[in-house]
Amino acid sequence: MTPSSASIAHASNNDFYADNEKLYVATDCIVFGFDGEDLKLLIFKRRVEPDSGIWSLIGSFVQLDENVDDAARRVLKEITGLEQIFLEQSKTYGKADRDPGYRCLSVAHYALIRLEDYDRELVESHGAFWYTLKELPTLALDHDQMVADALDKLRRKARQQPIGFELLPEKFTIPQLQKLYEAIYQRDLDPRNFRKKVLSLKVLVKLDEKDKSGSKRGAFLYRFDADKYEELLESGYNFEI
Amino acid sequence: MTPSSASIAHASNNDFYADNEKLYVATDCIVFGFDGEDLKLLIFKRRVEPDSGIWSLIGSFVQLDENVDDAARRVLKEITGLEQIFLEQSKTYGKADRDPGYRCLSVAHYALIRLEDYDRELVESHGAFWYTLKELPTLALDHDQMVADALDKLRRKARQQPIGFELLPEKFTIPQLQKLYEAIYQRDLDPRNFRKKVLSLKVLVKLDEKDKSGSKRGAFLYRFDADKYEELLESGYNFEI
DNA sequence: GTTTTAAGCGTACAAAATACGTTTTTTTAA
DNA sequence: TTAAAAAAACGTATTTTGTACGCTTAAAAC
Repeated sequence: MTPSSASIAHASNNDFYADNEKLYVATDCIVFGFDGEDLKLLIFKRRVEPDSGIWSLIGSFVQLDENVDDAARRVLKEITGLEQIFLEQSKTYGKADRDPGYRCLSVAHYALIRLEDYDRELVESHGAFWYTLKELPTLALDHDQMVADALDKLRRKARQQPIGFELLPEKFTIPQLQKLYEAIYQRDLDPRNFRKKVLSLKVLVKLDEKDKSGSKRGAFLYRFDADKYEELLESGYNFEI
Repeated sequence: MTPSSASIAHASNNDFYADNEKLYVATDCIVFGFDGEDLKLLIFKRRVEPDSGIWSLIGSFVQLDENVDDAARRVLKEITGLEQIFLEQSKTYGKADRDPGYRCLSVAHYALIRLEDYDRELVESHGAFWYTLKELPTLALDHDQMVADALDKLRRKARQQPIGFELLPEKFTIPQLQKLYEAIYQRDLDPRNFRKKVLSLKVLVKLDEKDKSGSKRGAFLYRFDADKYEELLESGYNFEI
């Protein structure tokens, strides 16, 4: 074992792993979607032995030459076919006994995707399915905890950044946006106050079209103005919703 | 390589590391202190080759049979002599090239300690020193980024949880507490409004003693009531400061 | 005893969150 | 054809919270 320049980062550099031991690093993804009513999670059921039939999050080992966040993106692309989606590190799970098979640590990430965008065939071919939070079965290992933690992160994030648009189609109505925030926060919101609040952020562009799927009268469609958002963000604007 | 029950957690289980390759896992600690005026950070300067003279955060490799957070606690005890201090995971740094020597990923943690509590001899013997944020030298690897991220976490955390008490002595005055929050938020606060706000949280117990070090008149000492805090927390109280 | 300084208390104003009434548009059914 | 129903869209009142700032008080220093 040759000490490199990197070893200065550590108080003691005599605790390298023995050559016959290994510590694995994986990443697991908590993938959120929204169907207009409920928040959904993408999980998969293993179809071959061992552990056939057990539900778990999608994930993979991190390759030796791969950035950890790239590993998460790779998994997402592999299962959903999607690239360039919202992905953020959630938390690292590092209990020595978290995986009964061998020492493996997992860097969890959460992702937000549009339910109409993903590759249905690809998802099915991996044995993956969308579940609402309420119907979610018990997951393998510490994955239930990962989901709980990611939900908490999502809620905090949604409160301070207009993140909801990542889960909706390009065009959406204000009542649809409200339903999403109600699903995230798990509580009802007043439609009049929600509209007032969200329009006051000045990042929505009203379109000339209406969506009639939700009501008799129909509601105007809006789109999120990313440029306007960046602009306001730089001027120290507060985006609490 | 024997696939264990754990491999169900992953979409593909054919990407184990080759037997001659290794991915190391370390933890680095961002240790905050408060001297009454400024936030301080504990960093250490390597005194032996290679890389003698380079400043970095304190850290260590994670042992194979050790929980990641226990590794962070071990480091803290090793350098400061302290146990049972506030420690929270910050973020994991996993870029493949973050350490030029070998593939090493670091799970950063931040800690809050009372400056009068730590073991001075032990700290010195490890070549560690307290630096104010403004005077902080450039650190090794991605440690500057770790500090910036941890500071951001600390600020957010302090806003929603009465965390400041971890950095102050058991007994403290309200002006002292204000100085701390001014150091954390990097902005001046109005003493009258700060007092009003902090007393409205109902988690401070006024003592019969005064501290005269800060002013001629002296200020009453308070202590944090952890039981009261837990109680109010459970009843859904909001602790924004 | 007068001055100085920060602690401590109080009040006025502004901004944000919340509650809730009213009108409008369109579909469905009488 | 008209009335009822339902949700969208707009508006206003009230409450809560945040911010600005004046005044008094206690104790040391001169």
